[in-house]
Amino acid sequence: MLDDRKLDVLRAIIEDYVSTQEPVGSKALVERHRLGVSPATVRNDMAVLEDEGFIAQPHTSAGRIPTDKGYRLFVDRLTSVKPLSAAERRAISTFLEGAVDLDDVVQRTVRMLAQLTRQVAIVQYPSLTRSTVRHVEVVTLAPGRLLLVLITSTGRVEQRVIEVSPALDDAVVADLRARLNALAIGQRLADAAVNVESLADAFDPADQSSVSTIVATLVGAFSDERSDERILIGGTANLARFGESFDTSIKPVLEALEEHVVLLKLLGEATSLSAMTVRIGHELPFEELSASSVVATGYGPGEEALANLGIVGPTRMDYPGTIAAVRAVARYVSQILGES
Amino acid sequence: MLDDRKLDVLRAIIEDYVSTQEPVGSKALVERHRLGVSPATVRNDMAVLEDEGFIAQPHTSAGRIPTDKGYRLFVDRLTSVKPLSAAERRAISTFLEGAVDLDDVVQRTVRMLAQLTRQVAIVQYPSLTRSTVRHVEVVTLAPGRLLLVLITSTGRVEQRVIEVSPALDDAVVADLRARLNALAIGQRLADAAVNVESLADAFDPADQSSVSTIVATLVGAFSDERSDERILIGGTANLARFGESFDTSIKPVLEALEEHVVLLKLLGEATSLSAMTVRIGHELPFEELSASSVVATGYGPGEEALANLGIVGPTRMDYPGTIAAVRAVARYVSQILGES
DNA sequence: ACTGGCACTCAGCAGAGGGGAGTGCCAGCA
DNA sequence: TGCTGGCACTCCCCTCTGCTGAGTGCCAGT
Repeated sequence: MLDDRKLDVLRAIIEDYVSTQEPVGSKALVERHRLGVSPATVRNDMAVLEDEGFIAQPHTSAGRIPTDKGYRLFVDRLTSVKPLSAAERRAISTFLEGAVDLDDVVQRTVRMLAQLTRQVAIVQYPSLTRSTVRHVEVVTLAPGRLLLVLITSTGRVEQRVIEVSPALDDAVVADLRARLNALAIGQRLADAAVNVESLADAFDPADQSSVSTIVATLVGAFSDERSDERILIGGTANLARFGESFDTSIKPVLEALEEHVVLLKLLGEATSLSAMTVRIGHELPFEELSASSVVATGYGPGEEALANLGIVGPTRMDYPGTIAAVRAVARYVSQILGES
Repeated sequence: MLDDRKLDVLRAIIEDYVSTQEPVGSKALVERHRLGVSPATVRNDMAVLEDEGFIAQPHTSAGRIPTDKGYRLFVDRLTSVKPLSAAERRAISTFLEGAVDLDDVVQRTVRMLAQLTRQVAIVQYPSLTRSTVRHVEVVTLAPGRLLLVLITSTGRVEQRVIEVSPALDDAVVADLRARLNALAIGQRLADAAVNVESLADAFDPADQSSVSTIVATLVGAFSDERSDERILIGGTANLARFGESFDTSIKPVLEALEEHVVLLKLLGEATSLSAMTVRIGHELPFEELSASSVVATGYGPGEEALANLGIVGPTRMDYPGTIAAVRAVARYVSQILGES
């Protein structure tokens, strides 16, 4: 039913439409792509493709544009990811390596992604809940005033300042610190929270209330959901190239970008590291974004994805190039995170 | 030259134009505002206002729209800041008080500001260089691997993980920590950097190279300019209400929002706490933003402004309301920062 | 199975015309 | 002197019209 040439025609239509943003007609097609057949033949193929729902006509006497279904076929079967140039790879790697801390890594990543894809980039901070404890620190700032610092395997640092009364002796604090670290280091945050929970029992009754305040705060930091939602966005200016119609294509995206909850849903569940999520138009869980697509993937230093990153763009985008860029950036970030 | 009635006319024109976005004519003016005179009289006044450059005609037979100069006069002389409603004040205060750390304060602030003004909100993180040192912590994570934590008076926390060789003894680290805090606490960061610089000399020669690595890193953190540039943006979706023309009004703003350097310049130098900066259209240092205005002010817990916050919107905006909102938010944030 | 030819459709553009909002000016009136 | 009503004029904007040209579907021919 769909022979090779029809697929070629579909590919050609998508490529032309992506670059020109205009409906493409049979004549223009044969001129720009060496299909080896006449416009009339292409027209017949187009009629079939339209019947099957891969392309559509905006109005009777216009060229064709791809439908979501057409893009889907294109992404799944017609396209092989085109590798980045050596210069691009080098640029990514040197730029990301300059980062000094986790914040900086994420910031640079989002910047890089936006620049490479020329789309709106979204990077989720490495999930707290899925990473492990590297170190816990308890420090007395002033009598009764303590600083808790939690460092995770991804380099993320959470800190809390708390007041306890009665104040704790330095020796008690040192003891607490040692016990906390013994119980928590190397554990996943959720597990660490459980391990640590009843720690106060081991202390002198006089200190127990203070200690349990500290432990409770720490458990709170271990299981802080707020931080799982942290997200960074970049390249909003690329919306300018989104297309003509402001209300139907740009406004909904701007609104989605404001709602981090929506964005998290767009990025999707952290998938395995190698998997690439491409969701096109109506495949997205938001009706208003039916003119947009999302390309996302997981990243993380280990075997498993800790968080997601990706881009949002118009359905009419350069999928092969975008997919390649997103994948490359994800790989480099994962690598950087592994090193630190 | 400009009697009271002419000023009334100007005010009426601005109010109508801000709410309708359309050039306002003499007849509509007398209908909507009880000026007590006839359209013909208003026309005469308008002619004068136009001669003086406060209003302009888009084309011969259209109503008038305010010029930048007109808005300027309006802001300087014709308007008294209208206070927020009690409900609004309460909303701000309770929402901001829920914040758990500095990041959270800034995030909530930007959100609040965007919501109240319905414009794009910009909040600069409290300047590192202008705040003082609250605490410095040095912790051994593993032999030769140290964590430095710097806490500032604004609650900001900077941390660095560094490797030194040879590894330092716990006693040496404790000594170093004590000396660092003695020299740095309460100092402005820049001063602290100077105080601390030659600290390595006091240590055993064998440890000096490691100690000076640590000190150097800390001095780096003290004078990290990168962090002075940190900025948070919110309410981009409000751009949707900016106006008709995408290219001339929205695109330049989106581009400016990408460039944090530009934003810092827009917010301007931190002014005294009470001063309000309003820059209208061409008064802004960027030609492309001639259709936008910025309303900004400083904020900070003490007497002096530590950083700025504000909004960007179309020149055609509700200045009294916006100014009131920006001022109120700045006050509340300052207060919250003072408490923590 | 492909091609050239042909009639048909229809978005988009340009030009014409009318309506209407708004102006400037002038003469008259308090 | 300052305000007002009236009037002629300007010119944007909307609508209508007709045209053009790209693109299509179909058919007969190879």
